[in-house]
Amino acid sequence: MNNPLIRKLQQFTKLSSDERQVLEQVAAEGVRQLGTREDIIREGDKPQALNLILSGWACRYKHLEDGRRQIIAFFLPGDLCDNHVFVLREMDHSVGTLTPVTFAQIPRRRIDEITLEYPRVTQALWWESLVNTAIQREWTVSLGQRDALERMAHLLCELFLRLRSVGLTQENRCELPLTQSELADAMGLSTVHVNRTLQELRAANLIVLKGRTLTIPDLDALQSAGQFNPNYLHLEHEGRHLDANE
Amino acid sequence: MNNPLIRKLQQFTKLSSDERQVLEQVAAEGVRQLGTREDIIREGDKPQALNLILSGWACRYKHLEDGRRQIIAFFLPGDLCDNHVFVLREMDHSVGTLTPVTFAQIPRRRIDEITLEYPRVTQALWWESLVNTAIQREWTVSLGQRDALERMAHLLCELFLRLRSVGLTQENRCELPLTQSELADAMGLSTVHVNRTLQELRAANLIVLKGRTLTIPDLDALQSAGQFNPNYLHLEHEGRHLDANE
DNA sequence: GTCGTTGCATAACCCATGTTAAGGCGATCT
DNA sequence: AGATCGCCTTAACATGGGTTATGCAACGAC
Repeated sequence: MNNPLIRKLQQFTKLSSDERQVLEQVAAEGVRQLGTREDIIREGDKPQALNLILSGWACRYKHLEDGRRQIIAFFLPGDLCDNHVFVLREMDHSVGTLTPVTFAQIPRRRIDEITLEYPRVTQALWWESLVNTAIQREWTVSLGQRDALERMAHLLCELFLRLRSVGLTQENRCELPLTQSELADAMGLSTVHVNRTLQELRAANLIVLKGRTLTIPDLDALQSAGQFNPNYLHLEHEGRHLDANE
Repeated sequence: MNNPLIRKLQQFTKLSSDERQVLEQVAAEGVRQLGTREDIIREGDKPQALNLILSGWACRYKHLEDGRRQIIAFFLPGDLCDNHVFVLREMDHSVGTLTPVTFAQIPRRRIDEITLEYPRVTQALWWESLVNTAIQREWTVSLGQRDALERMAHLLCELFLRLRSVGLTQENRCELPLTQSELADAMGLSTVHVNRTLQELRAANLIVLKGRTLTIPDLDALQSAGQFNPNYLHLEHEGRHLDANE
């Protein structure tokens, strides 16, 4: 079973094979691919479909008039970009890729069908979308109150746990295909300061970051450096976590 | 008609008298009152009901271990605190009052009934909750990219337009019952710097702030000082705005 | 190969914002 | 009337993080 959405939703509730099948099907239709740094959808567009990330990393972002950019959220495999956005007339932000990305465009009609026929799936999709808004709230806390080191540590913990919940970690390692300048845009810091901060985390042995691989030698230590409390991720089934290769 | 929720939802869609009536009814049951600086719901609680603010101001907030506090969102009359939170096991943040507040506790069962019987109301509640998450995203942009002056100007524009959409403005004036320290907790600034920033806005004739009354002599000017673009509020019916006394 | 490009690292300097501290003023209590 | 309290204001000083600039390594194009 390789569908990261199913894997993630099962953190919240058990799904029957019927339910899993409808999700598999949905993820197999309307599959698209994009390269690095392309837009999936742009500010001003009228959203007609729901996008499900199947592989690769993307982000929600917004530009200010003078060129400053804020990355508002990261999308990992299994993430849905904006459940039910079609209620709104037009996009108030853009979604772009950070790596090559495979995603499924799920038409509105399919969502409506699922809502009618599969209440438990509907509930699980609700959960996924509420968790995403909880993540957004936590970013508000980070940007408002945490200093650069805490902010960075916090983000890395979040990304690691989110990847783990879709089986994309190996022991204490995961991919981190972000440039320092993308990290900067997400954390409201300059690239120079992101660099300083990463050095500091390395010097404290809180992370090992080489190329695109992040290793977290002591997750508890990193969590406390970032004042990280995982409760906002609402991963209700704690316990054992499966690595990618299990 | 004094129900601010109905007033707000009608920005999005017309409601029939049946639909308005069910909302009136919902807002009349389970009404509670609290004074200033009391909690409506606390981090760790299991939410059993949806809270609808009828009058007064409240906020979502979170404390860090060392006492720092971030205000994550402001709630104004007509706002619902977390649509469908009951999908989640427990609250990951608290909601507290900033002024005396009247609110209605809407039990989960009532929501389910409405969802079944009134699709247009359901749609409108969807809209309200999507707008709230759009506001949260915009706060991420403010905290990440805007400097103190822009941030402040932006927030004041947002609050003014949100109040106007529920009829709580008079011409270019509205109430602003926040202390500078509450503003500071919301904007990720120190109280001293909030004070400096307000002085600067006053000196530029962008705002008049006396007591709890905010006057905005030139909304366009304030908007451009804050790089404020109202699109994220998704107020689809532009045009004429009714003041409180009309 | 070598030329551009992209990302990482580091240094010197600077400024927006934080910190600490003190005083003022209006509301409320006694 | 005096005392207390919450909130606003201002000043002096400190600092986290921004800016600008430069070098260097990896990589792809041709």
